[in-house]
Amino acid sequence: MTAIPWLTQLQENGYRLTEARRAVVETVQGSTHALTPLQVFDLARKKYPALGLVSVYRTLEKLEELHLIQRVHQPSGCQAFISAGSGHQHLLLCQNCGKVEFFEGDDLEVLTEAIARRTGYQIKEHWLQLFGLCQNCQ
Amino acid sequence: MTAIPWLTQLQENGYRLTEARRAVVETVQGSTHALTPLQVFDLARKKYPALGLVSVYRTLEKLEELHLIQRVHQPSGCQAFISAGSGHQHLLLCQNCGKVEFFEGDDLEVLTEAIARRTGYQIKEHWLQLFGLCQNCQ
DNA sequence: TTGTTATTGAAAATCAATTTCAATTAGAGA
DNA sequence: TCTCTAATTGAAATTGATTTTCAATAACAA
Repeated sequence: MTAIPWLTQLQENGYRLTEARRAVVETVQGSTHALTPLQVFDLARKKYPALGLVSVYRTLEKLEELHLIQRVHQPSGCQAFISAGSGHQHLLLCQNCGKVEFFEGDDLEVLTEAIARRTGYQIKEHWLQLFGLCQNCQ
Repeated sequence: MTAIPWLTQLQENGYRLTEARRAVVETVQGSTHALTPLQVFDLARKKYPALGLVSVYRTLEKLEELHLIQRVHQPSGCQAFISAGSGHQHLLLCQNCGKVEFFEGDDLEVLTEAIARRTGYQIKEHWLQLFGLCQNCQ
C-alpha cells in the first residue's frame, strides 16, 4: 500500500506527476476513512501548503475515472471517497468515525433471481453496504 | 394508496393542510418513480400552478421527517425521493426510467454476523439496493 | 367572524462543485 | 543541461441546488 502504484497509473494514463497530485494521492491512498474533498484538502495541505481546493476536486475526478477510488454513500451525505477495493467489494462503515472495512463474499444470486422473476426486471447491479460501530467507537 | 393518509399524518403532527402541501403530497404519493425536488415541482405545479419550489423542499423535508418518504441513492445522484415502503424494505431501481420496486426478504444475518466477528464492528444497519432495467425499458 | 400563528412565494444568501484564465511547471526533445 | 510547449496550477468568477429571510397570506382554533 505505498503511494507509487496510483501515481504510476496516473502517469501511464498520460497525466503529469505534480506536487499537488502527489499530496492528494498520498492522502487518499493512505486513509482508512472515507474523506470528503474538503477533508482531503485539509490533510493534503499539511504535505503541500500551496495546494488549491480545485486541484483536489480535479485529482479525485481522475482517480475515480481510473477506478482507484469510489464515492461512499451515507445517510449523512454522499460526498466522501475511499480507495476502491479490488474486485467486487462491499463496504462496512463506522457511523461514528467513518472508518471503512471492505468485504466480499455476498451471495445474493438466489435473492436477485427470485426478485427478477417476480418483478420482471433485468437485474444488472447491486449495492450492499453495512453500517455500525468500529471497535474504537463502541 | 389514496392521498389522505399522508395529509392526515401531517395534520396529526401539527402541520396545516394547504394547497401547496396537497399538491406535493399527491404528486409524491402517487408516483412509482423516484422524483427529484425539481421533478416534483414541475409535476405538482400542474395541480397547483402558484406553487413555489421552496414549498416543495419544505414539504419533502416534513415527509422525510415523518418517514413517509425516503431519499434514493443512485450512481447518477442522490437527490430523488420515493415513498418509504412499510416495514424493512429494499429498493430495485430501473437504471433507465427510475421506476422503483420494493422488496423484503433479505436474509443477511448470517453474512453480517460473520463480518461482525471478523472485523469487530457492531453492525447496526444495512443498505441493499438492486439496479436493472424494468420490463418497459429492456 | 376574528385573531394568532404557521405557511407561503419571491428574493437573497449559502454552499459545494465547476469553469475560466493567466501564470507556472512537468517532462519530451534538442 | 537547456528549451519549448502543452498540461496543470491556484485564484476568482460562475453555476446550480438548497436554505434562509421576510413581508404578505391563509389555516384553523376560539
